[in-house]
Amino acid sequence: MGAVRARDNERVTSAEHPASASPRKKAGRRPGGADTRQVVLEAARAEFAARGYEKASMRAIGRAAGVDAALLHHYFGTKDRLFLAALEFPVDPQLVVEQVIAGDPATVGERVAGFVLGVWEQPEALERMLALVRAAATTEQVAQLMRGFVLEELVRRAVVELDVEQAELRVELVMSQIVGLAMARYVIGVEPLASATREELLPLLAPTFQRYLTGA
Amino acid sequence: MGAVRARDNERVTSAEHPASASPRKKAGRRPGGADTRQVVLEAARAEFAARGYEKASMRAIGRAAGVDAALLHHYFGTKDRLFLAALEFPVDPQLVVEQVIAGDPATVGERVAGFVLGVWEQPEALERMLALVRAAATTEQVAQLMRGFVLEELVRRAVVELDVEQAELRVELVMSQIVGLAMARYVIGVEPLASATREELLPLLAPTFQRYLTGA
DNA sequence: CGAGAAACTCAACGCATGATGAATTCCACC
DNA sequence: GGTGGAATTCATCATGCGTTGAGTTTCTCG
Repeated sequence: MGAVRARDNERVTSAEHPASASPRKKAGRRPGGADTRQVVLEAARAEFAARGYEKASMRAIGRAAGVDAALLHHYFGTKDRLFLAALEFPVDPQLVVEQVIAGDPATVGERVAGFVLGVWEQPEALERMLALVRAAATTEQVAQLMRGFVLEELVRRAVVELDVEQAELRVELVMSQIVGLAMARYVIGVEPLASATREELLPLLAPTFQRYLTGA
Repeated sequence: MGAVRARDNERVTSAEHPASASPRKKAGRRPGGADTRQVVLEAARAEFAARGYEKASMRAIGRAAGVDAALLHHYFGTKDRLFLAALEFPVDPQLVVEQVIAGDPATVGERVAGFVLGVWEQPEALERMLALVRAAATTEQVAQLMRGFVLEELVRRAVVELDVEQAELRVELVMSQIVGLAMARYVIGVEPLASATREELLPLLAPTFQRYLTGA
C-alpha cells in the first residue's frame, strides 16, 4: 500500500565514477569453489520468510545472494522448486512427536510449549516456519502441503498415543494455537507478546496444550 | 505453483460466432440505478478474502463484479483504498469488548468463544476477517493496521476491565488463539477442525480463553 | 427539453515479474 | 595442456499488473 517498490536494475548508470557503485560482474564461472547453492538457499529462505511466496521475487533473492536471477533457474528450475528446496523440513516430525508424547502424560503440555518456544529460538527454523505460514496464507498449494503435513505427520502419529475422545480435533487445536502464536508474535508483531520471554509464555501456554491434549 | 493463470483478456476474438461468448459491453452509464458500488465492494471483499491483497487483482475484482477495472479506480482511487473500503469494520469493537467483559467473570471465556464462533457463521464477517488475516500475512502495512487495531481497540479497552497480572499479554494470547483458529479452519482447512460444529468447539475453547483472561 | 454531472468502457502506458537461450569464464580430468 | 562440462551473467520475451485519460451513454435537475 503505497509501498516503495524496489528497483529492478541495481546497476548505476552514471558515467562519473565508473568503479564506485557496482563493479560490473563478469559472466562465467567464478574462481574459488564457494558454495553458491547454499548461499542461494539461505537467501531464498530469508526472502520467503519475510515476504511470502508471491512477493519474494527471483530477482530479489538473487540480489540478496549476490547472484543473477537466471542462476536460480539454472539450479532449481522454477520458483516453486526453489521454494520447496528452501523449505526442506529440518527435523523429523516423527521423532518430535514421539519424544514429546513419551514421558509423563501429566506434563505433556509443558513439553509441547517448551519445544515450540525452543524451535523459535533457532533463526533458521523460525524462518522456515514463517515462510510456510506466510505462503500458506495466500497460496493454495502451500496450504494443501501444510494440510497434508499436519494430518499425516502430526495428527496420525499423535492420535495413536493419545487416550482421549476427539483426539484429532485436539491435536489440531494445539497446532492452531501454535500457528496463531507465530502470527501474533512474528507476523503481526503485537507487543508485549512479540517480546515476551520463554519464562513468561511457558506457564501460560503449557496448561492450554495440556488441557487440549488430555482433557480437563 | 504451476498454477493456471487466468487470462487477462476475457474477450473471445473469434469472428465465428460474434454474439456468443462475450456480448461486448457498451461504454457509458447503464440504465437502471443498480448499486454498482456495493456490488464492487462485495466482489472485492470476496476476492481479497480468497486470495489475499497482492494476488487479488483489480481486473479480477472487476470481472467478478461485471465491471471494467477502470471503474474501480473511478470509485476508490487506488487498490489500497478499495481494500480499506471493503474491510470497513462491521461491528464496533468497543461495544463487543464491553458486552463480552460485562457479566459473570467466571464465564467470560464462554462468552468470548461464543462470540467468535458466532461471528464466523456470518459469511460477510468471516470474509472480512479472512481478508485481513491473509493480507496481514504478506503485506506489512496491513500487519501494522492489525497491530494498531489489536492494541488500541482490544487490549487497551479490555485491560482496564481485567484484574490480572500481564493483562496485555493475556488478551493477546486470546487473540492469537482466535487468529490461529481462523488459519487452521479456513485457510489451511484441516479436518476435522474445519468442519467442527459450534457445540464441539465451544467446550474446548472456552476454558482456554477463561484461563488466559482470569488466570488459573 | 437542454446542460452538466455521474457512471461506465476502451485503449494504452510503464513497470515488474518468471522464464529462456546464448555467451563467457573457470574447474576437473585425461 | 587441452577439452568438456559446470557455473555464471546478459539480453530478451511474454505476460500480468495498477493506473490514467479520453470518449460515450445515461441520469438529474432546472
